[in-house]
Amino acid sequence: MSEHNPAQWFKALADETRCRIVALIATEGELCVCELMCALGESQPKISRHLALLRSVGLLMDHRRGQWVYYHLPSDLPSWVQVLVDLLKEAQDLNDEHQRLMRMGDQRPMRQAISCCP
Amino acid sequence: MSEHNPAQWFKALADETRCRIVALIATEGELCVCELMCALGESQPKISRHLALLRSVGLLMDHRRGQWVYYHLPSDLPSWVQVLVDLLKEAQDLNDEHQRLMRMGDQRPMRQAISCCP
DNA sequence: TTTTTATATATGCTTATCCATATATCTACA
DNA sequence: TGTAGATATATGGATAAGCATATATAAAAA
Repeated sequence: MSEHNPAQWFKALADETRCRIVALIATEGELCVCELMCALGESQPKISRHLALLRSVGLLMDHRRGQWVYYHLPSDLPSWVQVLVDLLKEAQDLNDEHQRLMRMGDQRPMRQAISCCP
Repeated sequence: MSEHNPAQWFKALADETRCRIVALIATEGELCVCELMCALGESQPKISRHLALLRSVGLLMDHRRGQWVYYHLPSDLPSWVQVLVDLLKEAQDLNDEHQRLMRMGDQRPMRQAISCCP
């Protein structure tokens, strides 16, 4: 977890599924597990395992909202890791993933209506 | 070898030894195997094997000069991979490696005197 | 309210595969 | 020949995936 040299970060991204997850979350802001399952077309345990790994190295954070657990990028990543993620976001092809996300339509869990005015 | 998505490149760099090799070559321009062995303090087969992997994915090129084989970065890397290498060059700590390189002194194979003026 | 059921996600366990390293050997060049 | 480097083989350790199951929340039923 600590002692993070470049190789450790590369290792975390040295997997097609994890690249797709991180790039997709980087573009979408946050996604829950079922959205990721659908967007990537992968099994629930598979997604969950990769999420756990990304969380364990500090590349993702999670928070529960109702029955759903949402994942997002930490805002305080080391700057060069942030650049790395931006680079990945550009280079990773996410056409299929975005299409499947859109096709989910109203199957996507509602975002909490945030009351910004008291 | 072909079909290079981001994960493939990350995989090539998902190893401490390979990160050190690529970062060092990126800063030095080119290095031969014995210089790398000395700078990294690793065995010859170990260095050679990692070089072969990096060569096989297209992250390094080699050319022989006399009895020595020199490795360098291709000039035509995909632009985002070039950025990736630059990023690694910044993030990878190479203090020890550079010190050991300097301590090699005259044990380093001579660079061919390049006659630039006919 | 308590109990049941469904849904969302995480994780223990197993298997198969990959990967890094070491030793030994082989090839190329001077 | 000696030196530089590559590669074959064996081995231990990591890693990915699947299946089954556990946990947590929510909804429905009693």
